[in-house]
Amino acid sequence: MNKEIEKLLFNPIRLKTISFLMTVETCTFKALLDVTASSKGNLSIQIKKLNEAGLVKIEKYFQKSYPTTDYSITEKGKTSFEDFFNQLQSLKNE
Amino acid sequence: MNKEIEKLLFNPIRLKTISFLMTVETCTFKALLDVTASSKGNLSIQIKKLNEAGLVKIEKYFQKSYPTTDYSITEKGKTSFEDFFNQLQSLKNE
DNA sequence: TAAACTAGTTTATTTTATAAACCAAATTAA
DNA sequence: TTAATTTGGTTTATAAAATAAACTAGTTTA
Repeated sequence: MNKEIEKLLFNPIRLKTISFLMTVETCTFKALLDVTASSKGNLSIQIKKLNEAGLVKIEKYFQKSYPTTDYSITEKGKTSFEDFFNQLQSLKNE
Repeated sequence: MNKEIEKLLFNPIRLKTISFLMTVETCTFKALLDVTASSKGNLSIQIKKLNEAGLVKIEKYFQKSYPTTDYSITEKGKTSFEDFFNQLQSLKNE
């Protein structure tokens, strides 16, 4: 895992987001708001960073003329999360 | 564990510092520099924050007229580290 | 006695996190 | 039917944090 991604996941909101996305197919913005206990603005930015790094997929579409967004984790997101946790684990058992 | 301490440990340099201090009685600034791969200025500030939060003890004394500093973890530091890890663990297994 | 090393601290700057304000469409309520 | 509320966000302004660079001070080595 590269340093950029480690740094990215070393943030509660982003880690909780990725962690939650590991457990679901897709989810709504609202679900992530609940999970992270973040403000909307902050969450929006943190999701965008995860998306720009290729860890999270954002799909916008219209559900009977109403705009909806689905958030999901990418393959890169999955392996990054696993790697991050393994690295943390090594800090625990020295 | 309170939110302040969780936030404090959600930083690579500080977590690595605490993690390393769990494994030794005391250590030098140099040792922490190596462990964290940080710059001196940054490390100095991060240690100070850990100290102000009561997780790390800083002892300055003279070793034959030469000023020396010993860094060590406090009881609060130990439990905070354990608690932090347990909380992280719960993110992994949902 | 000048250069280099150890052991840091202080300061200035960049980056990041956060909250607040804003926007637009849809729904509900009067 | 129009005003208030809710959903689902984004943008922007500000506060906090991270970082590097510069500085300090004493020691050892050449």
